[in-house]
Amino acid sequence: MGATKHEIFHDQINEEAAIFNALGHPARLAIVKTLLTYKTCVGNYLTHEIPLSQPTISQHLKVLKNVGIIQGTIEGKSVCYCLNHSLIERLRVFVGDMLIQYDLHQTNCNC
Amino acid sequence: MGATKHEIFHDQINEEAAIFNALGHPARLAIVKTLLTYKTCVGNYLTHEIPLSQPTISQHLKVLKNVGIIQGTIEGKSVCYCLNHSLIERLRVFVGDMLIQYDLHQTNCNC
DNA sequence: TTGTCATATTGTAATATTGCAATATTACAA
DNA sequence: TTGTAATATTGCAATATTACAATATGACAA
Repeated sequence: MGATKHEIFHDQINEEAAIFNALGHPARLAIVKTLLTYKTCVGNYLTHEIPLSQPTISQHLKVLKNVGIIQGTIEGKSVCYCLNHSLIERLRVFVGDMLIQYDLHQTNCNC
Repeated sequence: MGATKHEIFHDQINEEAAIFNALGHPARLAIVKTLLTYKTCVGNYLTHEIPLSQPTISQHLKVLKNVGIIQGTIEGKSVCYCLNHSLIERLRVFVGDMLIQYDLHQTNCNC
């Protein structure tokens, strides 16, 4: 006990949950929103934009990278981050399917 | 240190992160998917469908309820759960906005 | 080289999460 | 009433997460 029992769930649901989980921290969501606004962004900008220490920001960037939401390119002394196209596409499809499925039974929900 | 510093973020981003966070566990995502498939669902069904103990399922249902993703209606000895319309709508808007903003700068990303 | 800037890593303390056994609680049926 | 079924709550152990100081690494500039 204590840790999530990933082994009892399908790989797909574990992966989807990991994506939502990565977006489920305000600092990481702030990073994603910054990348949505500015398209690309160097790590140091985030360190000055978000009032958390540099190691903490670095750690959050790692989480986002690990699930594939962002990618980083080394540019001299800096790392330039941007959103990962295929991951965004996957989120689009997942939420899209979810909403279609939801709409299908909106006529007679009795809760 | 140790706990998330919610106070340094806007309420909105904290709330959105809380929603993603609630979806960020395979058991909770499985519950949401079950509700998408069957529209409504009694708690006991989930307890037999997902191989986790009854208290654990109950706790996950509480997390989903707290952020407003699901709602439960008492029906005799059971509780009938369904997805919360306004929350789903909020997720639709958020992801929609996100994707629109993302599409706007897809022509010249150089990462 | 040496210094400095941007980033990553490591170690660690504080806190949160996950999961379950045991135990309520509540509603109904016999 | 008594029993039982469905759910919630409590307490606790195991584990994960968050944040940061200290330190390492790598790139560039003087």
